[in-house]
Amino acid sequence: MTPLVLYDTYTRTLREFQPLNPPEVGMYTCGPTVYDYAHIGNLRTYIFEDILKRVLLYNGFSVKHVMNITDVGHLTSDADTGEDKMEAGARRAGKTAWEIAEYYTEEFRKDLKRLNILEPTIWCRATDHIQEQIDFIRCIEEMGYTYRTSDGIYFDTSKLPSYGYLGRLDIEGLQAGARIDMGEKRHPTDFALWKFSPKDQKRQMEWDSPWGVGFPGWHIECSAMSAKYLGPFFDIHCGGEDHITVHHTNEIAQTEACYGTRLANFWLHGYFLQLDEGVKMSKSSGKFLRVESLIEEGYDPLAYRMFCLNAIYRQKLNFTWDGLDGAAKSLDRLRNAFYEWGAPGEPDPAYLQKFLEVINDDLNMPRAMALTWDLVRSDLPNEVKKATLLDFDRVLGLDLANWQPPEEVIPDEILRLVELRQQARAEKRWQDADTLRNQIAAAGYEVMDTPQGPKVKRRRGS
RNA sequence: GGCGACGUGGCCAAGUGGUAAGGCAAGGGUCUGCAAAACCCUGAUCACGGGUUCAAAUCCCGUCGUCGCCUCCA
Repeated sequence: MTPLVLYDTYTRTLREFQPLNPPEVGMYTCGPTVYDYAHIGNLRTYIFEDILKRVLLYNGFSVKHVMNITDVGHLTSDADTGEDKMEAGARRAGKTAWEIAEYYTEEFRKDLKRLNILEPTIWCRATDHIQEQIDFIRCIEEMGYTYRTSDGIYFDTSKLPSYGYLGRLDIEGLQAGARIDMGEKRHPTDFALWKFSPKDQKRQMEWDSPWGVGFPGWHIECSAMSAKYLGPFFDIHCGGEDHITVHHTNEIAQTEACYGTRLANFWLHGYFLQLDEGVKMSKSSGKFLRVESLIEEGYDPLAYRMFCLNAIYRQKLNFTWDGLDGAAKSLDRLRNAFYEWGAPGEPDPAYLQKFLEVINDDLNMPRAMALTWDLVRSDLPNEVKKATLLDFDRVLGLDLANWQPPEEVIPDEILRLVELRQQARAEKRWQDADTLRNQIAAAGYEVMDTPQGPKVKRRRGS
């Protein structure tokens, strides 16, 4: 038995993972705010969560995976003021907020599919759970943690002694360094549970509530929906590292106020992807790389997944085109090798055991990849290698089993030149053969002589 | 201003007390009429300066640099 050890941000320690209700694992992953496309930095986190889920499955657990779609409630500026991102995105595109949400949700799902990320068991949209959120706020209110201002209902963080534990927040320090507009908030860390619609304008997304017409604050959906689908205390909650100090801290506060639990037994966070220029990749900056951008540059989206597998999730990762290129090439080699091995036999137990050890060591995928290359270069029979790597791929998620060498349509013109070259070679007219090779190359194709005869393929990058 | 992280060969990146995984690129080689593919081989003492230790990339202090969070953000 090899225990699964994961790094829990809440305790800041490596802990052995055991499901609360075996064999099922309840897992909640913070999903996208659908006012724009997802960028590859966002996607790194979803890849990390996918690896986590696959490792759980590999360990024999079943996973109930819930992902939210935030389609309301995120404000664009400081201190819970400003325009809602959804409404702003809608105005930009000349569509309704609802249409925007629908469109970007579909685009997001398309990206997940392209990266071979397993779909959640349950998708849940914030706007489909307004009543649950109202009920949750009422619960917090009844427990005495709220107060009202002219623009909304707020959570009084000073009433919760444990507030900020996840982020190890230095509350005093925050107050000293506070530079944000407090508005009517009583404490810098207080946050909105329900926001009233502006009196002078009609919002596209607004609902009635016991406190007045408005919309939910941007943390309450996760507490409300996770409780609905996974209960008030479940196994694992994940998200990006940026969520530690604010979003997840506030989620925990809400759930603690209402249920007295810290929401999840394990808190896992994926770290940021950074551009080599050191430029932060963020949606709000409006400029970023998406999966589509990679495809436009000629890369298979799974090359990006491969790139991410080369690093541990708990460390920043520097994105460079050279790095992606390397990943793409190594993926190509792996695919070809896997393909050439033919039919699978029985996997090698020693490699399987070693694999389990490295992935159960807090998802150490770089080591898993090193082991993979070790397997590829080993002198095990091909059918054993094939079966073993096939098993690894349950976690790696490179979809090796479904890959085939691309079938290329070679123009007759090129095929004729290849035929002429074969004749020249048969007659040992090497000069002519080389001339023909050059002609074919000039047309953008490459000839490879193999024991099975010449193979032609389009040259990469032309 | 407060809090925190990181700095490993050309690039990406593991390793966190016993003398540096892996991938890509590069160079050399085998094979090949040539070429490609494949395979084999080669390279870093771990930002810098001190300190602790029998022993440090790995612990401590300082310096420089990069980055993150504190404000929507994966």
